[in-house]
Amino acid sequence: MSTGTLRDVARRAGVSEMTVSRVLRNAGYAAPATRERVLRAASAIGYVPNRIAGSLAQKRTNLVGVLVPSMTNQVFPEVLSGVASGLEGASLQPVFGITGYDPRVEEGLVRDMISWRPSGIAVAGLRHTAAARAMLRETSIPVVEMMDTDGRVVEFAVGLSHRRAGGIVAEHLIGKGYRSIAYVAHDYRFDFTARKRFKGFASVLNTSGLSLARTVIGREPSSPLLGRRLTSDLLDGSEPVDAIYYSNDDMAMGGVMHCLANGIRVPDSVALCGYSGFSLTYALPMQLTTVVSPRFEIGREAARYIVERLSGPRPAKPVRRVLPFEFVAGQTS
Amino acid sequence: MSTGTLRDVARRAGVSEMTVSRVLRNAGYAAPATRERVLRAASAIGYVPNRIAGSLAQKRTNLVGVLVPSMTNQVFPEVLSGVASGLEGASLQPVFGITGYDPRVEEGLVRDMISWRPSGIAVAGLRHTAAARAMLRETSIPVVEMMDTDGRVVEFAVGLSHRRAGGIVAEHLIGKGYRSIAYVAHDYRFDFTARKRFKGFASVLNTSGLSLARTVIGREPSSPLLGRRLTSDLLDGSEPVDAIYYSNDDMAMGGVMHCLANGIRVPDSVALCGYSGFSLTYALPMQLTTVVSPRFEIGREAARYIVERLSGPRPAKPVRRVLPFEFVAGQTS
DNA sequence: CTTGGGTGTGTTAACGCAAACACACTATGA
DNA sequence: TCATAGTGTGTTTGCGTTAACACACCCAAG
Repeated sequence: MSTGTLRDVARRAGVSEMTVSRVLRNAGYAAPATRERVLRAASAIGYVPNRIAGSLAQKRTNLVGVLVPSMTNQVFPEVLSGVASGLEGASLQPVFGITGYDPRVEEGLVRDMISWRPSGIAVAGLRHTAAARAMLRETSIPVVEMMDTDGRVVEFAVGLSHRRAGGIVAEHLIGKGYRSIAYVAHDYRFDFTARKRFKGFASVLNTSGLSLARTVIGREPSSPLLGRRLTSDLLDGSEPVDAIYYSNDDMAMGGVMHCLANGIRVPDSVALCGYSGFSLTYALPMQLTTVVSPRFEIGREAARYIVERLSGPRPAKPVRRVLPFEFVAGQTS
Repeated sequence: MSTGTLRDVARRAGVSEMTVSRVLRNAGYAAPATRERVLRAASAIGYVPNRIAGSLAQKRTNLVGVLVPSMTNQVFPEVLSGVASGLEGASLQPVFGITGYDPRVEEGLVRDMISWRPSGIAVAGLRHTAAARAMLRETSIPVVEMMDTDGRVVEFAVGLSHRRAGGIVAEHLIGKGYRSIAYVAHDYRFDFTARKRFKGFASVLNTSGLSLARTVIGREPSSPLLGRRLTSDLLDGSEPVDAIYYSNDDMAMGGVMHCLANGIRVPDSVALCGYSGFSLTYALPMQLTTVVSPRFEIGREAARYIVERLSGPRPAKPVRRVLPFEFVAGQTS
């Protein structure tokens, strides 16, 4: 049964549709007796309001569109948790889309989202197709770009400086005296934040007159298994290496596992550094040196911005909210 | 600017709204010249159709509601990936909600979802409030319950038998000769699937005349760190234990880390078994004995069922689709 | 009494779109 | 030449709800 309408409830309660609407929304006046009859009638037929009609009439929805590249990369579910948390109490409902790191898919999803006239849009990353960017720019609803702050912003960006997050690890390794440093990455062709961390890392190295001893880049998405394999390849090579920077913690974890499995002393024999601060890194036999990204906070701040911005105009200039990250000097370096 | 309407495009192209509607939807006839003018006008003003109005007129939406308890538990993002994948090509858009393992929150979200008149609803778990169950039963749209198949089903359940998944591990451990077996769990008050695995596990033990040597249950959500702490507590105790069954892989991973860190020989000193088959378990120094749950497939099959069911009526009797799981006898037992 | 503001309820119109129907025009074959 | 089937376009109506307005009633203050 395709749930009844206001009209059905109205007839049953012997009042007009408007009265039912008012009672159910707690808007305007209603005599106690009437209210009672309406509520009884509504629950009798299991009435559930039709928000489509409601939204059309009100010219607004309680939806917030959220686009992320992937769900299997642990980072984004945590961002989504943050979004959900930030939206709580604002009676806004997140609608998620997965772009698969493909800007054209993203463009389609942006259009889809906008076609629902949501109360806000949050999208991961600063890279978009020209068309997607245009839609985001032209719409009047709040638009947030999450994760990254190094680049061109449409309206509001919340995230961290990946360039800086990469740089700080390089500084740490150099300071500790490591000189033969390698970089191990997953296929980051579309993972622009990983790329920026690498750039920041390499740039600090260069500034110090160093260059990467080796770079190993896989052809798969990041995973501990890939990290382990590539680490094995790297350390088996002739080139001696005393420290490895990984594209993220999934990869670094694989490195840790390789070393544990093969009795390679960390950090004496080789130092390992990652990025993210996944919960597992705290349970390792030796805590991983990593940069803890504020993923939950990014989502929450994105949501909060949207909620606040609903009662005001778009800022004249794009705004960047750079959240701090935490560098954890662990026992692997 | 709140995007224009069909009327704006129609005026600009000098045709009626219906003609614009037809051209943009590729429905019905349109002269090439007219089509051209309409498309030009539409893109000139950056027209994006209003799906709220469209859905109201068509009495259907392209939304599919998906409710999961959590996003930080790695399992559910993978299920969502599966849903997204299964929905691909059907031009259906998932809308996600997070219940936080709270049946009352779930009830609210079910109502919210239904108020959008989605094309389908997929919800994790078989436990619902009476009201939520009633709504799911009364609606005419396809309803899928994911993850679990041991219990009362509304329309269609896809998942695995957690009872069986627990049982098989017990059989394995008994077969290997372990006799002093402990159970280590997170706070599973609302994690019914973990509970069912435990029941299946314990029941097989009982059948074999064994009982659990010890049971340690934490008061937090599952995490490797909790697993490590509880393992440490357990093994420090006086009671000798030669095998541990964990409530899931997050917890088991913590156990592995504790043993690695403290030079405890696995499985000679103690065997460890988990549940899930997270990617990291394949990168460990010794592969974890675990049950690999078909999480992606569960999501995908849920989506596929919804897509198929759209062109037919609800089955007369509830249907259970029990997916196979894979028991991986690793190197930790 | 009157007047006026609070209270309770109904009527009308609009939200933006698409289904259904209507109609005009064109080419085709009998 | 005329019916006929296709092609192209417009008009009307309705989807289920809410905003805006209208109105009737009641009680209290003047």
